[in-house]
Amino acid sequence: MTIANRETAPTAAVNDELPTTYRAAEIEAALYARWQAAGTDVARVERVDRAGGDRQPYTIVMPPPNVTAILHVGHGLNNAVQDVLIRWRRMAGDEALWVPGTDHAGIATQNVVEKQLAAEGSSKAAVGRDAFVARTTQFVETTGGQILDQLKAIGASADWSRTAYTLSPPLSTAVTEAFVRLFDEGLVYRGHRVIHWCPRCLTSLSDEEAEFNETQGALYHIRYLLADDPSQSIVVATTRPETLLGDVAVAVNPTDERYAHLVGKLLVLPINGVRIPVIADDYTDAAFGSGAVKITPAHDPNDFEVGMRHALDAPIIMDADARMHGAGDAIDRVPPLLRGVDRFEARERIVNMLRDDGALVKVEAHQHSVRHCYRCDTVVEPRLSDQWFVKMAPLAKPALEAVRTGRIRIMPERWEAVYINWLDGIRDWNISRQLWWGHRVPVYYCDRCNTVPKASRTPVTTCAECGSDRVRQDEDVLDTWFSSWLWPISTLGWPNEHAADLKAFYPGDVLVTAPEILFFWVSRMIMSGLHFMGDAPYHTVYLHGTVRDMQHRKMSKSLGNGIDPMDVVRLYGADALRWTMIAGMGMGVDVLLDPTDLEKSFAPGRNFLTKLWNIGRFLLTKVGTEPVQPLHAIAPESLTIADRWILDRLDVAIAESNAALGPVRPGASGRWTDAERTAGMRLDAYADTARRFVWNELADWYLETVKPRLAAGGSDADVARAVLVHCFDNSLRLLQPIIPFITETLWAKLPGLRDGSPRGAEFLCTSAWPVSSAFTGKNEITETRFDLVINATISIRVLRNEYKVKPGRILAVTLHAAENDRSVAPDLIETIGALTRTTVSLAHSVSSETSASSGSAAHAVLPGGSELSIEMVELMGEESVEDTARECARLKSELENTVTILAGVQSKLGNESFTSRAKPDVVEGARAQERDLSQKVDALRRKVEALCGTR
RNA sequence: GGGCGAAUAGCUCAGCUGGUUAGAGCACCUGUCUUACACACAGGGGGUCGGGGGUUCGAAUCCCUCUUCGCCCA
Repeated sequence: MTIANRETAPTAAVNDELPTTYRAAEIEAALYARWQAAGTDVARVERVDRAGGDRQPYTIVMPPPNVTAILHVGHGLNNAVQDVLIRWRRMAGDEALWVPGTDHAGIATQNVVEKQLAAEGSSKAAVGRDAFVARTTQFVETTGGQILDQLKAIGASADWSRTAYTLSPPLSTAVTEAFVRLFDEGLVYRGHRVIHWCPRCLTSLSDEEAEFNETQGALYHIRYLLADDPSQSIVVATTRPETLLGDVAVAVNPTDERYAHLVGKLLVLPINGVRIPVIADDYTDAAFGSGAVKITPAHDPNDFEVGMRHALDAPIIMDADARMHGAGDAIDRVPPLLRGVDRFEARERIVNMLRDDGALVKVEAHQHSVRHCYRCDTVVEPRLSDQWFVKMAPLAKPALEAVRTGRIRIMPERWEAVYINWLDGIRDWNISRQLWWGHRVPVYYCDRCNTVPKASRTPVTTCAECGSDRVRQDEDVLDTWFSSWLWPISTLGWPNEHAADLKAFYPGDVLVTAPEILFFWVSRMIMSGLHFMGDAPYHTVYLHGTVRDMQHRKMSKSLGNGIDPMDVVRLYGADALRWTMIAGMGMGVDVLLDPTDLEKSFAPGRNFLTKLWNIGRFLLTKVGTEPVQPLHAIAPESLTIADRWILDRLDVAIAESNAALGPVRPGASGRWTDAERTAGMRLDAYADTARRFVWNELADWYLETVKPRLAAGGSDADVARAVLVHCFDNSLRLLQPIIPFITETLWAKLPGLRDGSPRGAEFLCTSAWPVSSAFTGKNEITETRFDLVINATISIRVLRNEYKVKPGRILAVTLHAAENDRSVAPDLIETIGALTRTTVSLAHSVSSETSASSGSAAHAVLPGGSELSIEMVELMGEESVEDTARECARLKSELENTVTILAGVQSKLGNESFTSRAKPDVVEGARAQERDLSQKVDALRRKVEALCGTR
């Protein structure tokens, strides 16, 4: 009710224009459209120094979301970080390019369309390849790319004129080019081996796409009898008993004496009766389990290696959809009643059969990691097949060097170790997928002469060897990541090495992403950049945390614990979303948000925006719209102590923000130094500094001190207006990268400059980043004594609170200025009075000399040595014995505290080792502290004696 | 099983190469609609910096060890 009163209160006309709380929804979309119309986010080649311009390029490529994805908070965090960096550099004078786009998400998109077809009672097989691809293309064109509009809604200042898509013609050209080059270089090859197979998606997966999940399974111990002597046997242990149908051997360690006499003998497989040899191989760990391992080459990568070494067969005993073989070469190995049975059903049946036969020795509960498809979460089946691979070792070597030598830094630093560890043991990359949606492998086969398959940049219709037209293209498509790994170069025009964008903006600067795709994507981009362009695509990899709920669970659709960023935008605005995430994230630390309480989760952002908004309202109502003096036109001597203080704080805030954001790029050597490697990119620290200045310094102190000056009018009011506008202008500049909408809106309302000079560009977002030491009077200021105002004000407020003085009551306070404060005190007492609802008078002596004669009073000793006193009658209305006792106790406890601290400092200083070994400035600091504290102790002691009497 | 990391206020986190009385946001308590802001203001409570040992004049910070969590890889 009181709130309603406030909002309807007809205070000033300007309040109708500016409501008391910031209403983001009324501003954001229209403002974004104005930015777009003005092209504020479009990067221009001709301004880049590499193309003859005068700006350094600053390039970030956006991790492309799936074209069918919708925005979640993870995207929000990821893109907010990138946007802060891009907006910062754009203001700082770089030609900033943020390349947006989407990827075609082979498996995910194909799955969606397959489901559609299924719902229609059709299937991809029924419609055929061309129609299926056409339909998927249409699906993507009509419903895809929604996420890009959502990114606009959260303020992403990407260069949409350069929006890229992995399956577009230019980027497809890049994919073909990369494949053909690597093929010709022998770095792409056809391999026959056990890969990860998703029986639901019906495609192979790379190692990275087959994710480990801790799963509760069982370890089955099975007895295999010796063929010529059933009294002897070997027990093997397996988690996948159904694969025994494909066993071709049992391996034991060559040094294992338990089994030495059995090597070379034949065993009989239970169920299908196939005879398999006992072989000796180092792969077997004699200490693990029974020391004997069943070998199933077609269904286990390690077993495949063993099989190769011993020239064993590799029978595949399952169909592509993971049913036990109902057809094919190894059909004889699968008993008729198991044919066509799903693998998990088959497992149960086989275990029962083994139990009935007495072959099942025991079953143990066994927790182990099982690979699952990262797209559909189906348990992956290792399966022998022909696939295209990229030979990684030659590509990994320079990528490893790039990080080791400091060409690239990875933040947080600990991920460098993970990166190096992975690249050191890298395995070849399976890039073929048995899908239809994607870049088709550009390899052609001649069915007539069966010549060696050739990779080609253009479609091949006749065989180069025999001239036949019986040429067909490989059926498979390429892994989506095979197009993503080219993203930093393909989006800029590669393989056209003369492309203007490529020349101007490559290599880029920073890659911002989550650690999950360090291997999937980040490291591979580094490899492709180095291989195809001869240089790394960026100098900094910034890995941020994950957004989680209050139970630290990852937000996901299936758990229903997600937050829709669009809800947050509707409720509190894009800026509140951005501020909350940026201010709330440590380097590489997860961001925790409560999906059940958006108001609480986004309170930091919403509260700060409202605060900022109200500072703006104050400015408009109190400063008005009349132009102000530019700061450089103000004579330094007309600046008050408060003016000097706030201008100094502004400089500190700018310097700290720059330090938090850190070195933009490595120096001339192109390598990060050890010190630089971990410096900067502290977006939360930058947000914290900016907020502290705006809220705790500008609003809490300066704004309060300036109110009477503005009300008084005259030339001093003019100075105050100029300083205030200058500080707020710079605050908005400082904050723009994080909260672009509200800052742009407020900036547009700032009064102009009296000399008619422009404030900057048309928009804040293309204006200049603040510069430290911007005010001309700075050098003439040796010391600001604004601290006296702060300390005195706080002390008086504490006393008012402790004595429960009514807020409205005006008290008389006496300030006993110490030597240092004596010259400035007369100028400050009015301010102190205004801030504390007191009338402050100056005394010429320290209080203890007068207090005894003028009755009891409450006292405070300020850090600078000055003292305050308030008569008890003032505080209480009338003096009483209780009040005196109370003040006495208060002072005694403060004295006690101070004495303890002083004793600590003194004992430190009394320590010979400290004074001789510690750094001189540290010792000097301790001495100064001792002086201040003893001064305070003396003052407090005098007061206690005067008030409490000596004992 | 291998590698890496974390443990600081009720919660989420800062605290850089060791040197103040260990900070912030949110939450909490008290008071206040002081005409920019109750999404605010003023004041306040709350931490033996996971346990133990060591190095040092001095350790939240460096080393060892234990405990508990987390991540990556097999």
